[in-house]
Amino acid sequence: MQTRNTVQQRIVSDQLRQLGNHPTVDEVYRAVHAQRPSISKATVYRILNKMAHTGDALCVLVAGDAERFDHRTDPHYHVVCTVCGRVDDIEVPPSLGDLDSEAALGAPGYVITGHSLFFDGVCPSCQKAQEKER
Amino acid sequence: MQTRNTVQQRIVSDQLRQLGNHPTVDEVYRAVHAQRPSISKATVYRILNKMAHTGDALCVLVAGDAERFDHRTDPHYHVVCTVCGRVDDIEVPPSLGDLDSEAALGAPGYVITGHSLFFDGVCPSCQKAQEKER
DNA sequence: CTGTTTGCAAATCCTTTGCAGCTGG
DNA sequence: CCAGCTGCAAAGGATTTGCAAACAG
Repeated sequence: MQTRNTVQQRIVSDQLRQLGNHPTVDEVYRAVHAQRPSISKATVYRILNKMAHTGDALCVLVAGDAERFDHRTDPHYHVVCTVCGRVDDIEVPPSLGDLDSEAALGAPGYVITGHSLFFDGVCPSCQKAQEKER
Repeated sequence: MQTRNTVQQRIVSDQLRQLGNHPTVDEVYRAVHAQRPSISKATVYRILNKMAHTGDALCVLVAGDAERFDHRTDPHYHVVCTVCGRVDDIEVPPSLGDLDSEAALGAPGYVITGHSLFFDGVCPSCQKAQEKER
């Protein structure tokens, strides 16, 4: 199946990059819709899924929350603020380079192809908010 | 709020343990329902969520799949078979002890409270199936 | 032209909720 | 007794899909 270069795909891809901070599908949809109201949400879903499939985007799953997408495709991890739900990037600490072969030792018979790692935490602004409460 | 010891809770908890391998809510429900048809799915959800909340079970999220629950509550990670979707345990390699403080270095301002780590891979039986295809 | 893609709306799927009746302690 | 639980059915939300029309190449 060969792929076509449609306006919709360009707009979704652009908005995903411009939004930057791991937007939900809905956030991407709203941005896309603002720029071109005729684009439907189903199309945004289709395009984002396709991008995730072809490796042009990453799909980020957060507990109790909708799917988010990430325009960065280079290796990095994520922190999820357990208070407000925002997601930020974490640079890969050099010592974590070889998780996969570590894992292979603990999972007999499996061929390990990759991994995903999320940290839970509290982001700076939520920390401030918590301090004020006391 | 104090908690009660109901038949439903015992059955759900037992079945979760007996099913063992990270069942989806629906799988737990079917097992529970087989043993006692009057128990509703809403109740299974409520009990599993409560157990996850109190730390008596873990909630495992897998991309493109429903919620799964884990009766093991001691530290360990998971491998997800990208072909059939099954989830297995991985013992924690000793070298991964201090991910959280590693992460803190890469996420300025955040307070890191924990993490979740999934490996992608192909399970033994799916490997065999793939070999046959060639 | 021809096979992809899109828009729309309906359909699915998973999960949560409101409420009245039940029940453990 | 009475607050916490349960069943039921309905609501809610996110994501997918069927289909005909639009469109890229």
